[in-house]
Amino acid sequence: MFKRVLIAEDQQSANISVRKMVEDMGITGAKYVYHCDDALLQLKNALLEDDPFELLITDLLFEPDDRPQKLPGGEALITASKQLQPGLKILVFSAEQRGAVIASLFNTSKINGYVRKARRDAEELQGAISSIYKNKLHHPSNIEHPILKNIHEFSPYDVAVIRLIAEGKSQKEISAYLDAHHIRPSSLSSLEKRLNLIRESYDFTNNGQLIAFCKDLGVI
Amino acid sequence: MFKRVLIAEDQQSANISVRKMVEDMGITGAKYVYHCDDALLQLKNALLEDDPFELLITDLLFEPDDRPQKLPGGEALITASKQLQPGLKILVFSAEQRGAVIASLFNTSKINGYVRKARRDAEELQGAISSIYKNKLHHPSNIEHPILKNIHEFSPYDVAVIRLIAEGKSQKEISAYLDAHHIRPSSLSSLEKRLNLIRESYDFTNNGQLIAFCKDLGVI
DNA sequence: TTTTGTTTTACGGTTTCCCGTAAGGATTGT
DNA sequence: ACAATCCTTACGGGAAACCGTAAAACAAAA
Repeated sequence: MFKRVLIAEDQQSANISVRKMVEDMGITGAKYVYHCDDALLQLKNALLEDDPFELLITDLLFEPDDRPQKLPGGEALITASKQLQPGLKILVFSAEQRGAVIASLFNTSKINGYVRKARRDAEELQGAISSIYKNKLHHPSNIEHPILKNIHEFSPYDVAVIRLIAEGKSQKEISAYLDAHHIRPSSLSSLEKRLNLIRESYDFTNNGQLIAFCKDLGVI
Repeated sequence: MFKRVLIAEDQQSANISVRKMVEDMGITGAKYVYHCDDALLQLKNALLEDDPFELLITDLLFEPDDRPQKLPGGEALITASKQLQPGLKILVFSAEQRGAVIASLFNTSKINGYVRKARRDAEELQGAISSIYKNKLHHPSNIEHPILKNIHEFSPYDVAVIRLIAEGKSQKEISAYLDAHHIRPSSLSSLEKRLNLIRESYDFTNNGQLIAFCKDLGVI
């Protein structure tokens, strides 16, 4: 089992629980911090002392307090940690439940496991730690994988367009924006066609519905 | 100090922390449950055995699982508990941070304390229990007023309309829907006027922006 | 280079949405 | 009852979004 585990969690009560779960698994070399910057510092120090951490358990959302932080949240911490110590295993423990966000953690940030703060989270956390120790990924049990079972994948282009709509831009304005930023295609016609394609694949009738859907999924 | 405390919290890790905090205060007669209905049952049984609970610590949001519940959430549990046992002290432990919601808990539901799940929540929870034991109210330290210091309050009518837009209904369809459900005003013109008013007060240019805003705020 | 196929753009017609004006109804105060 | 005011509705012009079709631009292969 892991010997060196680092816990980054700003919420004190959650921090305590995670600690307890880890201890109950017989892991004694666990450290815990309440700030992202402290977490990265601990990782660095452990590397320097040639006794690196094997697993990082971290939250995603860290609330700002009187101590200004360089790392704004869990995702930044994960990126920085991976850069510092590529072999580090990462387990995310968060209340986030939007499929797109979680999927991106696995695909882009290359995390090893995700446990959502929910009913059986304590048990699941221990299971996840065991799985990751065996080099397996731990996907959240309850979460649907909406982005995977959907027909349409949102490209960066789509996301940009949808975001602009959600900001109140008209399609004509969006067309001009795309043109100005040399994003192709930029014509109003292409824009309409693209939106129509997205709407069609989801049976949406207006873009209000599209915005609501993307907000729920965490696409924007 | 309290002798009989009941903990209602569906999130296992949070439930464990609260239990630990309570135990650390020397309270041995604490029980814990994961469902609202179980909480009410425990309160009833304790009353029948003439050994009633003195304090209820409860979450607000309970996620549905395979056990169907009569009480949909913490607020319903609080109401039912107060009706069953008016003298029961109630401490809410939740992630909710909207000032209006918390204020309503104190004013309407007559709770004795509120601790928000945040950085120093474990310490604060113990402090709150002490305060309540001394018949004092415990208000949350961070009175966070969210973005909702705006001019416009969303009426149930507004919410219904916005929800229908987010479902992809056209304004004509919404007008027909309102008419069919005897919600007044129902005319297309009134609908347009109402939406225009909302948009104006927030400087929105289209209803996609409105949907995004409401999704962020949790209005829909 | 020519051919072939795909992507992007241009444009016209239709629907929906936006926004003003004015007329009808209801409510309140005198 | 009357007037004043507010709320609701009806209607019409204009803007934006929607949805075809066809032309133009581009890319890849022969």
